[in-house]
Amino acid sequence: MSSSRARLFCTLRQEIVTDQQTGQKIQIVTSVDSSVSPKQQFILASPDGSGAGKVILATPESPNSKQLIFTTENLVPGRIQIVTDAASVERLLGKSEVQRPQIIEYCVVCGDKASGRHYGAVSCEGCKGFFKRSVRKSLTYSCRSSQDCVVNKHHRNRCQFCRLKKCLEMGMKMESVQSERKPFDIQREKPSNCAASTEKIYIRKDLRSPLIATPTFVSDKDGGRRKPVRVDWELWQTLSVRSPISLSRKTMGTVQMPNQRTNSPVRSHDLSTDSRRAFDTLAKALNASESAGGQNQPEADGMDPAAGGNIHVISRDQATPILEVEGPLLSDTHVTFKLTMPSPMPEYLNVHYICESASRLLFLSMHWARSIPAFQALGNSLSGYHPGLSGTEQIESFQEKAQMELQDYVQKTYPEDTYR
Amino acid sequence: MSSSRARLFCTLRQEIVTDQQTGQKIQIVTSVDSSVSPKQQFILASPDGSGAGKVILATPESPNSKQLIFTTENLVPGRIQIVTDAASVERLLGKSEVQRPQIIEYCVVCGDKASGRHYGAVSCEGCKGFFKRSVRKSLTYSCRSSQDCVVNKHHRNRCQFCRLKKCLEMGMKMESVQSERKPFDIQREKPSNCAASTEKIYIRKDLRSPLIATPTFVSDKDGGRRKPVRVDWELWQTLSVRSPISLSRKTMGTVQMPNQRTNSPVRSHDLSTDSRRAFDTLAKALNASESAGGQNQPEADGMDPAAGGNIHVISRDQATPILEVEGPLLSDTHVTFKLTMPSPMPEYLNVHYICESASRLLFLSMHWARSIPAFQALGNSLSGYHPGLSGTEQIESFQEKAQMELQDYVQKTYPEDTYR
DNA sequence: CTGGGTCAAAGGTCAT
DNA sequence: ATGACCTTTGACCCA
Ligand SMILES: [Zn+2]
Ligand SMILES: [Zn+2]
Ligand SMILES: [Zn+2]
Ligand SMILES: [Zn+2]
Repeated sequence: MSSSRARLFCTLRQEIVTDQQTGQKIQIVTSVDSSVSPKQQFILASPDGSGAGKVILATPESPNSKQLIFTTENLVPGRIQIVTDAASVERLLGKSEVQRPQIIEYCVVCGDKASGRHYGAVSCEGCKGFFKRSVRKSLTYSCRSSQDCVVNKHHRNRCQFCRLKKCLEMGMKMESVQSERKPFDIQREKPSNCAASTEKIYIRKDLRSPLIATPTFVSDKDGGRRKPVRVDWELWQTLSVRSPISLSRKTMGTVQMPNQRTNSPVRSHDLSTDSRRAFDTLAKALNASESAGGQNQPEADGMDPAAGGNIHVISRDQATPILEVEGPLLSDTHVTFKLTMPSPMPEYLNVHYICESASRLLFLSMHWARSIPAFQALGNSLSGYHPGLSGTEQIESFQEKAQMELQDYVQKTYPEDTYR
Repeated sequence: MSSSRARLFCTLRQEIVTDQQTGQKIQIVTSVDSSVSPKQQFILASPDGSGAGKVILATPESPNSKQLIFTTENLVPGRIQIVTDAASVERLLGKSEVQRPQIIEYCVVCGDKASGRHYGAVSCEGCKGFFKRSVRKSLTYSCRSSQDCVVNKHHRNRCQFCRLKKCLEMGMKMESVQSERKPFDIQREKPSNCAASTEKIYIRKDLRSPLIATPTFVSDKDGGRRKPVRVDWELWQTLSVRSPISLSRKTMGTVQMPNQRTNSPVRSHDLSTDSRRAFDTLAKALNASESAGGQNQPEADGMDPAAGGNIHVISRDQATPILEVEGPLLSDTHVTFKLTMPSPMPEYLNVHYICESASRLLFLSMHWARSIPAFQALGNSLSGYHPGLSGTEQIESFQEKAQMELQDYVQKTYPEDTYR
């Protein structure tokens, strides 16, 4: 024990440890009497007065946890050792008459404190619940990275795919997850095979999914009230369209919001993030080609370029209709093209996959459109931002047609819409 | 007991205490009969009528708590004694077996209807979101007044500093704010001191922030794997550029999508909402200036003061390179201009600030460019989309040069990018 | 002891 | 940037 250089408000014991990385010495101050207040404040300062800062030791509700609030500036992570495990705390507190009163197990998935063995693996409450929800609802996740994300206590919510993957790897059994125990609900059956607005649509496919062993169609939350709709996968996979949808927003709208609930004032409320982002991108690309057309278009109609980034069109409710899309625009051309569907294939048809597919379809459409003479005439200006140099007439003609159809479509689809 | 100066609606007892700090006398009004309504209202006023305000005594669900809602403005914390202990409450209540039709709780920060307990304090959605954003991004605010601004439902957005201060005062805990759950996990490390796409850059600046206690560099997500990059603030602040980058849409596009993943069919997958909206806004602003058709006004141009505050131009992926931009284009002209950096200065250099700064830089650049004869000659058709009407030769020449340089720059900066 | 369920409070989105 | 509105998480409880 060294001489106390810190001014403290409470009786305390001190201990000095050395940080292994920096070699810096750290005083560990332990308040002996903690029954006075749930919050104890210490003022720690160097002899010269620099680095003074207030440290608050708080005792939250839970008996086994402590909080340290540092008001010191310039705290760099790694400079401070924070002791959180029960044994060390107990030892520091001086109440350790028993060295190992309890055996602490840790979650094999994330390393958090385990609450026992769940579904075949020693795990925490979080991973237990996560695994249960995932299996119950047959949720399919995707990893934005290389499927090797770190799964620990603090990062376990960053990548659901990798968390579920690790759950399975560490021995959690899907069979151990029982089915819901609330069967006696109202059995309001949907009349047709049409998905309700909030239903999720799944398809078995991706063999690499962590949930490959999942039954094809698992009833969702409401105890079977919602029934996933089967989708003909082959139709999806060998998708081949003639006269694909037009590239105007018009068609996109068609693909996207068929089951629009007319009573909903918020149009894109059901949109998933992916679809939004995908169509943002698409909209931007379309804007580029449109805006290339230029000034001679009286009222660039509803295609406000500035709004392009925020346009959402697709509805989560829709899966198959996209296959039936046939745009009247450019229908006089007979070009056929093959669409490569995104990979990896999800086990269940999810919104992500739909949006990705739709995105590709539209981009392919754009590519296809470029083979049209009128588009070719646009030249470099197609991708935007450059004043057209030639072929003005063709461009204008084409765009005029596209815009008219677009307006027509929009008004037909959203008659109640007063925006624009 | 003094004579009652307050007009009250209920029979009551009164008591006078003196605030120890201000010396001001406080009347404690106790409602004798509280069985009428769970909400009791009092009108308290000075003899001269000043300082009148309504006080509502509410009884929430929890048996041991009471709420006092003050509709008076300019209430300073510390002026009011709040009685919360069970004994007092019970005495105040008498025996209220009265039903509570509604459980209404109010935000301890602003008094708006609370949506529950958030980060340790009963608060509304607004204060919840505000606190989360502030802590997550380590945002720093400053108060234009004496750091005692009124924070209520209607004025809470007037002073972010005082709002955050009150959030902390009322018990919101920064530790309760978790880290982001879905960051883009692109781990492509930039070789130089250039920030990676998902990194955040902070600078310490405003010492008056309520968040001053925050460690300088909070290890954001990966536990320190990503290291924030220090930026020379002086460089930023006294930023002075010669021959800034060109402003054509092409350039904008380049700035936008540098880190394009070529394998993704969805083009703007990496674009943040900010950048997308930013460019939309910028595009709109540019369009506006064009359509305004100020032919002989090279000065009025795109420097719309109102638009200046909202325009963000740089992509989140792009941080420092813009500072290094030195286009040889127009290098034959020797115009120097000073850039006024946005205010208030954030404690940590964040994306918003960078965007704002970049926006100003670009707008200033445009302003500067307009002083060039070649630009003036362009007139309305300057920023594009329209087939040239006049001065075609100059335009083409200029644009050709600009494009070549732009491509060169882009390829130099993002050699791995195959897009375009 | 480990299944199941619950719901406060985290998270997130996105029109404004 | 804000905040209304929605989903997911996990601590806690029951059987
Ligand atoms: Zn775990
Ligand atoms: Zn992952
Ligand atoms: Zn509030
Ligand atoms: Zn203020």
